[in-house]
Amino acid sequence: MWMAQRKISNTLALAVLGLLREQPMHPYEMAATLRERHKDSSFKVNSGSLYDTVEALVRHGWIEPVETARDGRRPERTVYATTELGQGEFVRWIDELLRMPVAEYPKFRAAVSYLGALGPDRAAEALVERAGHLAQRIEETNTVLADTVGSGKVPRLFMIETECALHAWEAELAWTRRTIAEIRDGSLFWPKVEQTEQGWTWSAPTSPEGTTR
Amino acid sequence: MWMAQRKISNTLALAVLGLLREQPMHPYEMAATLRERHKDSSFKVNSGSLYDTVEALVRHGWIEPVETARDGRRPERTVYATTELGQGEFVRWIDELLRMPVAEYPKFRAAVSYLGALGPDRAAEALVERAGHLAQRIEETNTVLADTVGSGKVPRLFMIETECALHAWEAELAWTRRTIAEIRDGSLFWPKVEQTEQGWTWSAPTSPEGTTR
DNA sequence: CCCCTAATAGTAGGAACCGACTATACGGTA
DNA sequence: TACCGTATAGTCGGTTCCTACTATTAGGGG
Repeated sequence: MWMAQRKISNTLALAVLGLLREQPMHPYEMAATLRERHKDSSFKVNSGSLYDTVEALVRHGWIEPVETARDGRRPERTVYATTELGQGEFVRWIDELLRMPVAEYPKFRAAVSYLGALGPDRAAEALVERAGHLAQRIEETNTVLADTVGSGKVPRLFMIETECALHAWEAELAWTRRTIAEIRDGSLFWPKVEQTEQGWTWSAPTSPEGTTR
Repeated sequence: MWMAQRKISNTLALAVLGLLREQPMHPYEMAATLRERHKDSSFKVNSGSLYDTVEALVRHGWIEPVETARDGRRPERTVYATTELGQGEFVRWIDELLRMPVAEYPKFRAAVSYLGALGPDRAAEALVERAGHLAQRIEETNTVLADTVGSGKVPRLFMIETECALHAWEAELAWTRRTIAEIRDGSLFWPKVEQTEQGWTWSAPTSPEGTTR
């Protein structure tokens, strides 16, 4: 009926193209390399998806098989390399992803949409737990950065997405903590919702700026 | 081969459960209501997915059809309502999503991973464009907040996820601007990668703290 | 030297997801 | 009044994605 509305959308393909810029590889090796370099926190590396993605890239002519070897009686490995076309698209794709922010739908924001459903106490409690996990993740990531970039093993530019993630998590942590505080001191007013014949109404805050002050 | 490893995962189901807490509805009305309330920036409202999701919720017994009406010769509408079970799961699900941060893979971070591939000038240029779009989106969102919560039409708690998103975008904008500055003043060193017989090497920065100072 | 686990490499089947499409009704307008 | 665009309500079919599974080999402890 029609075709290929907009290239390949899974960013795992971006990772594949990036790796094949360095040297030809077989898919399993790609997955292993991505994990080694901690790129698996930026790309969802899933063996099933990986093989599908590689096939899609071949269909589009962005990469091509260069060799199928077999080591003993292990499964046959197909080694792929990029094409000129693939390298061009790689750069164009990165450029486009950087330039245009696209709508994303993080699970956390979905849950925050219905924060009200938990009631103030349970909501605050849940956010406290999240804050703890976030703080821990931030600390772990700082450790990773320290013994890769920090110790000069890897140039900073090669781990720049980790700094980006760190910044995002720190912001989320800050928002979470601020919101906990606002729930606790009552400055985030928690309306009581009631159904009347006219529809839904909610109680208004008793004073203009929050209840307590 | 087996079943239901982990309840329903699409957060659109959360939105459905949230809406049905207020009153029974048919799917089309859910979509319309979500858009009216600006919840479509937290949930990906797609008619295809919506009907699939509703069916899945029925299969799990979280919601149930209560009526199938027909208005003239328009398509038949099936109206759904939540069940006790559904309401319980709704709250438990929100609680879980809030407590445990899960790995997400935003497209931007994937692209940032390969920022190096663009070269410093093009990378900076792309980030500048993104910063512009982000600033605009932030402004628009502020406008939306102003004439919903700001004018007292809607309690702040009901739009809290918008504040959350705003905070995240502001952080991303800040990181983007800082990174642009670092690229421009040379403090984000851009190594030149070369392939030798030993593998890959990259030029080290000429002075301990960045090249220029 | 044998067993067990981890690593190696990939396959297969189904669920989830999404975009395009269908079909009717309604309101304005030329 | 004939036409056109938009709102209503939902269906359909294919791609994408992912979970579980298969099969082999290397390595290490007992």
